[in-house]
Amino acid sequence: MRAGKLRRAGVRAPCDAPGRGTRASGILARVRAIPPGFVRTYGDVDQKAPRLVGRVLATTTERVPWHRVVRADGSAPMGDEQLARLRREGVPVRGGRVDLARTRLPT
DNA sequence: GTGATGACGGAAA
DNA sequence: CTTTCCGCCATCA
Repeated sequence: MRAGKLRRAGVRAPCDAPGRGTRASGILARVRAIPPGFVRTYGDVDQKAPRLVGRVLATTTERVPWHRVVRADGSAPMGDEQLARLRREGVPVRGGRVDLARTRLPT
């Protein structure tokens, strides 16, 4: 969003196909491992490529709790929709930000 | 092969 | 507090 200038079309699944020893498969696995009521940041899922996490979640067809992945500051990329889901699981949300101090999972 | 993007992070101003 | 810039990986034109 910061450097969002011209946008090209495209962006497809990086490699959501399992069996391919890539970060994508690991990312999906970690996201699936997030228990209800807790969240993780993109940086926690993959410290080396937080942007890749977003891409995978955006393009994957796998059923993963993507709503449990928020930004490092607790804000939700998907906005209200995502916050609503989190709240439903009992995640404390304040002013559009998730309370990472209590819901962030250890790395 | 180069260059640019993105459901981001962190440091700097 | 906000805004700007650079870097990370994988993919697309």
